[in-house]
Amino acid sequence: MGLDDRKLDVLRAIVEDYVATQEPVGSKALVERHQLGVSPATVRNDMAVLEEEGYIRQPHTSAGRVPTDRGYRLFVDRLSRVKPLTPAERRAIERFLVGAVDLDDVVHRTVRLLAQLTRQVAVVQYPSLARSSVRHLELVPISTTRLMLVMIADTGRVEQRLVELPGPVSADDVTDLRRLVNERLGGQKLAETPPLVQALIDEVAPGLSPAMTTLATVLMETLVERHEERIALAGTANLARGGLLDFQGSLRPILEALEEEVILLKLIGEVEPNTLQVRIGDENEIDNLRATSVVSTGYGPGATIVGGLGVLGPTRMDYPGTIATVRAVARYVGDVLAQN
Amino acid sequence: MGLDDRKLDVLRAIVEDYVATQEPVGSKALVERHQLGVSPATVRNDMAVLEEEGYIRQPHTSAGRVPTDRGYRLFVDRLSRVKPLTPAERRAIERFLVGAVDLDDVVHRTVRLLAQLTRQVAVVQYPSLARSSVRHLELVPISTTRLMLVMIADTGRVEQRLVELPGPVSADDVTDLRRLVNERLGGQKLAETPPLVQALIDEVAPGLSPAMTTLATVLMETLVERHEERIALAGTANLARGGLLDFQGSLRPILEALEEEVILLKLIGEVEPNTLQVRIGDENEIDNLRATSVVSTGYGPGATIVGGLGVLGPTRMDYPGTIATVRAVARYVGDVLAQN
DNA sequence: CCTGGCACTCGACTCTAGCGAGTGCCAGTC
DNA sequence: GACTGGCACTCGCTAGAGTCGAGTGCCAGG
Repeated sequence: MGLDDRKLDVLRAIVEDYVATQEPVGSKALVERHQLGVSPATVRNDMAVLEEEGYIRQPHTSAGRVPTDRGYRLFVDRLSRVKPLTPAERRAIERFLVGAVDLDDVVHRTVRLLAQLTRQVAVVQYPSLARSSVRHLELVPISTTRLMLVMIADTGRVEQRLVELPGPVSADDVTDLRRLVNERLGGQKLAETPPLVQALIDEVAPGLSPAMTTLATVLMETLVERHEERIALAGTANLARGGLLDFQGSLRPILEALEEEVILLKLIGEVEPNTLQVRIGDENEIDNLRATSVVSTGYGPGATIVGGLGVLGPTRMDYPGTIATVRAVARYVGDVLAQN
Repeated sequence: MGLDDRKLDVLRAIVEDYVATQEPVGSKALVERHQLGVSPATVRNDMAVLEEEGYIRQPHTSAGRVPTDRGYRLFVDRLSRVKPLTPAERRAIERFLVGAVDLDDVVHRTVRLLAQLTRQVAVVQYPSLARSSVRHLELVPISTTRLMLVMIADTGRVEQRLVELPGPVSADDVTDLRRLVNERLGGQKLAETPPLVQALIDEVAPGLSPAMTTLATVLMETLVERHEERIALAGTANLARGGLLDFQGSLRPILEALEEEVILLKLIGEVEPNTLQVRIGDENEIDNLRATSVVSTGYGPGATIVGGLGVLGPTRMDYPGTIATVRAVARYVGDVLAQN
């Protein structure tokens, strides 16, 4: 596929113009707005080639060209020029966390900031429990047969669960349980706790064995299986921008997908270190999101990753700008987390 | 305004038909589908009166009639016949909480259930802290100068906050603080804690005074001022049902409003005992929601109310059905909470 | 007070024609 | 060989005219 430099320039110009105007772009308009140094006729020939190769297409026979998913892909991989953040954006990112008091607060502010800056739907995963360690486990007696189990992770996440004990326990019993549980699990990676939790049952004083057994079950559920991940979402109203042009008219499938935690996790949860992922249109595995693009990356203190964040928007989005913003926000959140 | 029984029947028929078909209803179709016992001409005369009184209107000169907000209001107040839940609905409501493990779980399941049954946007407020009492306050040392404050309310709500102390404290100090705080605040209504928190500062051992002062500040913020309320939302995808007919085309203002917690609270948070509120179209104070109706009510164990829940949809919604569902779900959630 | 009849309104739909942006192709030029 | 200007062609979009029909308001008669 012989795509010389000029053809790539043409593709880049098409993508940029289409993203900006939201209208199919023709050869004439193209030479007018960009310094391509050739005539419309030449551009037309290039366009014909680009179309043959599947990078652009014509909505109707007599209309301008529109990038295909494949075209966007090439653009993102090879053509987009890095777009530096505006000072205003930089300032916003630096200020958004002033006064954040806890993890919840940080996550909420982050997701709102992302939505606002990119003008798209923003998604932020809470620090994954799978990647956290236990900082402390607290057992609070609610009644003689009920405990509140509170788990505090090193990432700042806090999970609670009610534990319904099989029989009454005394305050001293609770102290014993608390001490044992913390001794064995404190500081451990959550992913590695299952065998330790099992072992706990054998180590406890015989009288407490039934209580510890249920406690162990709940621990397993809380730490490993259930709600393992949490997610914050913002900016859904941005989907309704752009008239009804994007998303061929109906937001419904997209809104539906966004209500499923599992789907959101798939979108932004599968992150690799130091990577920023862009999934364009059809590259998305979720059928309801074939008309959207997702830009996501991991974040965490220093070089480690504790969770993912990203944005979702129409395939015709400002990739360079969005990528820059997502990257900057992720880095900044990481810094903030590192300070804890 | 002489609205005799037949005119009211006509209004009721118009509302029912319009809600069902989503199309302006004419005199002929009306007499065909309902046993009104009179001719179309008569119905037309009645319609003219209803229109004069502002209960219905014509989208265009030569079209059928559509209820106005005022018409819906009259319908809801005086005309709607109670619609019993279907067995399937009843079953769904009874089963939705099987296996719910904690408050978070209950709230999430509730909001999803509501959205599914009513096919509308559902909103559930977590039990209001303002209406809760302190069950227990836990202080967990994170480092020598940092504590995690965990507040467990009698309604099951759990709030955490990080406390940055002005200087280091020992484990014993923390124990002292914990005991004192629980002694003074345990069992108290949150709304009544402010003076008690102030008093704490004077009661503590002089050496702990600075620590207690910051702790008190955080307590005040956590218990009374900040995040006082939390809210769960589901079913936004339902807004995109009904083509683009409802909401004159753009979901944007509505989605925007739904992202503001403050607004959601206004919608469902202002509840009075034993009342179910229906706010129709223009009756909503929020400008972005003038095209929607909100059905909301309070819920809580027994006769008390700890929070609100409700649904939001197009003004042309099935009021009797929605009202029945909202009421039933609220009652059921109350029962579940009462079991704790 | 209700009814059947009738003239009238006006949005929705169809059809046609003209416009124009945009294309593909080709012959000519550098 | 690559680029360009010219030209015929396509086809979606818009505007205008015409038709249809659901629905109305009004009126005279029962």
